[in-house]
Amino acid sequence: MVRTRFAPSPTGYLHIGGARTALFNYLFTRHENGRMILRIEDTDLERSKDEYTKDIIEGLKWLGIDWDEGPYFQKERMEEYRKFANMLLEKDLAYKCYCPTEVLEEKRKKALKEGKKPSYDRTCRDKNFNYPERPFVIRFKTPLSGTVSFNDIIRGTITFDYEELDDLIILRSDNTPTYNFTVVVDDALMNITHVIRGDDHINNTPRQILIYQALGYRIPEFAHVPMILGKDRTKLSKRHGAVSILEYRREGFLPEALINYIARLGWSYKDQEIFSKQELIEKFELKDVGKSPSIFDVEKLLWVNSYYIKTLPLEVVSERLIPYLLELGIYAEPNNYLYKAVDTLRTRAKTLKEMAQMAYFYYKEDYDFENKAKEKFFTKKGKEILIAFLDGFQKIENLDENSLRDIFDRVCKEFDVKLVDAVQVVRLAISGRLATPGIFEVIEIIGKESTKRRIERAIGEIPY
RNA sequence: GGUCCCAUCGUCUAGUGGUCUAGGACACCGGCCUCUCACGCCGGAAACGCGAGUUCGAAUCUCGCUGGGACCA
Repeated sequence: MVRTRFAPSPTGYLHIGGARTALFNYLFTRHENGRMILRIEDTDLERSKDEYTKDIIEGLKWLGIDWDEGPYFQKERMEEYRKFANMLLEKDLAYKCYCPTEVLEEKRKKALKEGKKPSYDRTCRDKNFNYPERPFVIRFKTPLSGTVSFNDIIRGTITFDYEELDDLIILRSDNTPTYNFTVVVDDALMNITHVIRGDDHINNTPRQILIYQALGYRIPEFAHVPMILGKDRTKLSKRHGAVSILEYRREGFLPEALINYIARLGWSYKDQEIFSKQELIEKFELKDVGKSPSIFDVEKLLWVNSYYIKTLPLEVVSERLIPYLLELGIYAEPNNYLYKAVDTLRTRAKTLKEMAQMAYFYYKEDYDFENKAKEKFFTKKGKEILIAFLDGFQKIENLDENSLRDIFDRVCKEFDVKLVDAVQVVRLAISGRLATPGIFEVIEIIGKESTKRRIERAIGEIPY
């Protein structure tokens, strides 16, 4: 049975990179009918915050990445780690080190000065020191020579020299375990079969393998997925894209779009660009994940997002728009009016936030008229056109395209202007803008009375 | 600095020795459609980092170089 885990540390928000790691874990697990565990690695008490834990969990839920066990919190498992550290001590696979920090620091500086590696010189190894009164750390006994190799599902064989590794600390002097140790204890105890994580952990893997062996547990499969880099080609940080995934929700992105985009970042299936979640589960395989880092490109995300806005069922898109309308002070109901409005907007908006702004005039009549447009169209002649249009408009019964077109034709003839000019004046009057859905559909949607009021208001605001 | 990883259009990628005059997508440019803005459709420009080697033949295999990244300190 395949068992995977997503194990973020709550020292930051769930960003694009973390979300993708979670997604790959999820897709792989569902594809294999396995179980996925969520584990919060909150042993760094200083930097871990509940706020981040909440953000991570909410982000995953929003994306629809669900897990089968957990969340487990490492903070609650401290005794476990201590137990295993002491076990290694007893088996002589680890030892107590009493070297004072100052001394270590000095040695490190000296080594660096001489151009040597600043690794621990193993002073306390094999000495069996035991001073009950003095502070100590527990160090792991790394083999002095030889190599470790592991077969990474994505990258193939990776080999390290033991000589490059020093005797890492597994339990600090304050009795807290270190990262590389807790990860292995948990992955071992939780029966994780596949460790799928960012490739910033490749360098940790050889140490961890050693610990698995010392603990006597089976070594899992590893798959290190390449990083997602910012536009400057460095690790995603707060400067560029490392904002919470929930920020994308705020900006009006759909979870379907994020999932689709993130999946295709570093993974591909022939020439296909659009995948439903179900399709991803069917087609996703770790071996098809690329090895090179990829750069996050908002433009393409926007395109994917606009695709889903255009193709998801109208009712779904409409309902998802409601919160964004609320942000603008619009209380919209999921009714026919909304659906019709959204239907005219969905080919024009790339995000829901943008769509809400575009939809403002459908719900409110207090919009401002765009300044430049006012100058150009709300002239003396513009006013006359509006008056003439309104005159014709009052007389018609049906708001169908033909009737409206007739009015425009007459107005155009009367004032010797092109259709586009007459339309733009009216468009500006009834929406406040020069770019809107087709004017015939807009009028039909907002209705006769509202159209009338809007035009009257515009006429009133033209000072000629 | 050491270790490890990576390398096809600006970006995401297809490609696993001949079918590559290197395909698709985003973005970009031009055109069509058109009441504006979009959508859509058609077309265009745009890449195998460099150098050796293996081979009849290399984007594809090997080595070196260069470049980028991550981790450790």
